[in-house]
Amino acid sequence: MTDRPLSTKERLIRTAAELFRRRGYSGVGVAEILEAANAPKGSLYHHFPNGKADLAQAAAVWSSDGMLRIIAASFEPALSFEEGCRTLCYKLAKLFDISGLWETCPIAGALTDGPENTAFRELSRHLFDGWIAEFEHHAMRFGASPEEARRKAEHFFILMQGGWDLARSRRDSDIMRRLPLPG
Amino acid sequence: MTDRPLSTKERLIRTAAELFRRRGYSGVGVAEILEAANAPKGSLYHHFPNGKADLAQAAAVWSSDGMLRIIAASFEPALSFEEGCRTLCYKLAKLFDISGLWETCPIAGALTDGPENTAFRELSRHLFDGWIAEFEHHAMRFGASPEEARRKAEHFFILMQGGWDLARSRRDSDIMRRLPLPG
DNA sequence: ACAGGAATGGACCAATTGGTCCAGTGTCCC
DNA sequence: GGGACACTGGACCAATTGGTCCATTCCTGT
Repeated sequence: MTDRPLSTKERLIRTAAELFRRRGYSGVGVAEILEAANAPKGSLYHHFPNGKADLAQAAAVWSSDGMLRIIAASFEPALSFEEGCRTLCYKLAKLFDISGLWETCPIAGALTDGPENTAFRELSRHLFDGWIAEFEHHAMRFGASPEEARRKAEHFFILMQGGWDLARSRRDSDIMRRLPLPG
Repeated sequence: MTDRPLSTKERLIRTAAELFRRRGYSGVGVAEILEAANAPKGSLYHHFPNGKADLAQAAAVWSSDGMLRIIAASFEPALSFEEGCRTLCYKLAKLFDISGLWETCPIAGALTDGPENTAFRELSRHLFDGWIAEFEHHAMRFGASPEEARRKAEHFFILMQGGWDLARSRRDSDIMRRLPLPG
């Protein structure tokens, strides 16, 4: 693990991502993020000219990248699409446990509430599509036809999102482990 | 349709439910609810001594009751569990269209963001369990064993929640209509 | 008719919201 | 050493936040 001190910008993004994921965009104030990241106000508006909104988007992108890495790490060693799904579910369940059973989808947290904002919605759609494309890629790697792969990818995405919701409501990470995967 | 004028309390609950559903608990201010419901501040704190938090819980309960009615209306005339699920999905898709493609799960909206509040989380769990119990009931009505019914009910609930998320992100109600129901 | 509680309207409040501005401080390259 | 510029610290701001309080009005049962 590289422990070299993170830049202020990096710290802002990470702490913002964590907080938004827990309590949503509108649920977290700029002041709270600043304090948790140990950063002064000036830095925020230096790195993110549009303030909170910019930061939330950066946080969502950062979270999505992390998620893509977890997806890859789950599917690459797998011997079938279903095995990859299962492994990913177990990883997510573990992260959910570590988080204290409160975190949901990081993108939903950072971008879903707040204003009915087109930019936010489009970014969330774009990032979600990135995950689905990754699922799709692995499904095809295991021999699925393009249509089949797309179907399977969207299906798994929906299960994952729904599972996250129910897991948080019940505070039970086993929901993720027992997700009703097809096949 | 009974069009007799609603009481102030009723108006507060309904407009709050609608707003929370769109932008989440923290995303909507008390002032905005008051204005939309055409109610003065004094009334809010008369009917809901704990203010916004009480109102959100009432709104969630009201929304959940509405949802239970839609569930019943979908499953009662159905000839199989799967047909009930399908009908419900179509009804939800239509409501989603009417809402302008922004609304999510009403309970998630009112209770999910905001403080990491035990009362909120427990109520959301309770209400979700009510929906699942209803699904379970209908699954058994069509001959499923108790375990099978529970499995099917939770499975469908997860698909529904996940579907809501993806439908909103894509602004596409067809996601709900094409939900990958088993069987 | 009238007592009394329910409901309303709205003035008022401290705290917090997201945001601006700028004088300083570092740090890098010439 | 000096110019340039990225970055920081924090004072300051108007607007909004959720909430309190109370005098008035409405509505009910007797």
